[in-house]
Amino acid sequence: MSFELIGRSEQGRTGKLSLPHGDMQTPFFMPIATKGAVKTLSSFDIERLASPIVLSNTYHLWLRPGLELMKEVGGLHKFMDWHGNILTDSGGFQVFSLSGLRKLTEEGVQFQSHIDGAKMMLTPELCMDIQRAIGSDIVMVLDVCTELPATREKLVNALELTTRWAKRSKEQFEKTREGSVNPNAKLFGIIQGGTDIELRIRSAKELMEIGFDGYAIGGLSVGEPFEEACKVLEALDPILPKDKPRYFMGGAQPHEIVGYTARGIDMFDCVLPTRNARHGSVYLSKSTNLTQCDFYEVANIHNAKWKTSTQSLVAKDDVRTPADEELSRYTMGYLRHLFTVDEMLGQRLATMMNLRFYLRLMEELRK
RNA sequence: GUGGCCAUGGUGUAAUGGUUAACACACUGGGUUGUGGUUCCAGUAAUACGGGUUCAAUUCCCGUUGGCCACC
Repeated sequence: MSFELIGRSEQGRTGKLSLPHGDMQTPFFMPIATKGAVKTLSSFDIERLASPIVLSNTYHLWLRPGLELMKEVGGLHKFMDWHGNILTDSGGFQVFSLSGLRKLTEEGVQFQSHIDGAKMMLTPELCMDIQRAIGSDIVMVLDVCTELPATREKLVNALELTTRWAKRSKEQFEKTREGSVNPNAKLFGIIQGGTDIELRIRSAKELMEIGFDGYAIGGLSVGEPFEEACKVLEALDPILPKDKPRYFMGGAQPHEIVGYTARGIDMFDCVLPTRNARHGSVYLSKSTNLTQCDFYEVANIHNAKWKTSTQSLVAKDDVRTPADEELSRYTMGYLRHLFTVDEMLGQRLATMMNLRFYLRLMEELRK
C-alpha cells in the first residue's frame, strides 16, 4: 500500500504517501521547479527548507535539455542533485496556457515550440517516455485542460479525450516500467469537467475504472470563484477512493489551501509563493489559527513602510530549519533595499521566505 | 573680464504663440493560482526668477540668478 490514510477531521485528511525517494506526510505542498530548478534556489536550498518534493515539467524539460540528454544523464534527480521526490506535470497545462500555439488531435497535441517555433507532437505515450527518462516519482498523465467558462460540449470533449489518453498513458507507463531509472514511480490520473459536477463525477469514475495510484483534480484555479472549486471537491470527496491521494493542481492561495484540505485534498502545488516572491510580495504569518481567514498577510516589500523595518524575515524564536536560521538574520528593511537596488539576493530570500510559509502552513494542517 | 550656448516633474530628455505640456527612469500603490517573462497595471510630480510684446508666452524680447564652453 503506497498511501495510508491516517485520519480525517474537519481540518482534512492526514496520511502517508510512500514514494521511491522517501515517505511523504500528507497533506503537502510542492515547490515548483518547472525547468529543473526552483527559480533562484539550489537543490541544497530546498533541502534546507525541508521540502521532501518538488514539481517539474515534462513539456519544458522535453524542449530543453531534451529527452536524449535526460536519458544520458540518468534522470533529473542526478542532474540537479536532488535526493527528494519529483512530480512531473505532463504538459497538459501547457496545452491550455500556450493555446495560441497548439492543435489538439486524437493522437496528441501539436505544439509549436515557444523557443524556436519548431512543430512538435506530444502524445500520451511520448509523455510517459519523457517522464520515465526524467525518472519522476509521480508521473502525470497527459490531459486536456479547458478554459473556463466553457460550453458543456467543450467540457465533454476535453473530458472524453482525457479519459482515452489516460488509458493509453497507463498502458505505456506499464510497458516502460522495466529498465527505467525509477521503476516504482506512481502514475496519477487527472479529473476534468470544469465546474460541471455531473461531468466531474463522470470523469472521476472513468479514471477510477482504469485505476491510478492517485487522482488529480485539474482544470481548476483558472479563474473560477473559490466557491465553485469547493463545490467540485465536495462532490468528488465521497466518490474518490479513500486509500488514494488526491492532488489539487495549480492552487492555491494559503486560505484556499485550508479550504481545499478540509474538502479532502492531500497534495498541492502553486506558482504563487515563488512567483510572488520574485515580484516582491511576501507572505507574513499573523496567527496559527487557520480558521481565521486573515491568518496571514501578503506584504508588498516595495512599499515605503518597510524602509526602516527591523522585523526579521523569520522570527528568531520560530527557527526550525537551516533555511529559517538564514532568514532570521535579515530584516524586512534590508529585503526592501535589495529589491529597490535590484540585487538578486532579494529574490532568493523572498522565495525562501514564501516557500517556508507554505511549508509551515502544511505542517499546521497535518497536526 | 569678453563672447557664445543653455535653464521644462526627483533625474534625463520631448513639444508647442492657442483646450488637460509628452516620454523614460526614479518614487508611490496594486496585480500575479498544474511558472515562456527581474513581469503587468495604475498614480503623484515640471516650464528658474522678474519685467515686456501679444487677445493669448513654457515658446518671442530685455534684465536677474545659476550652469557649461571658448578666448583674454
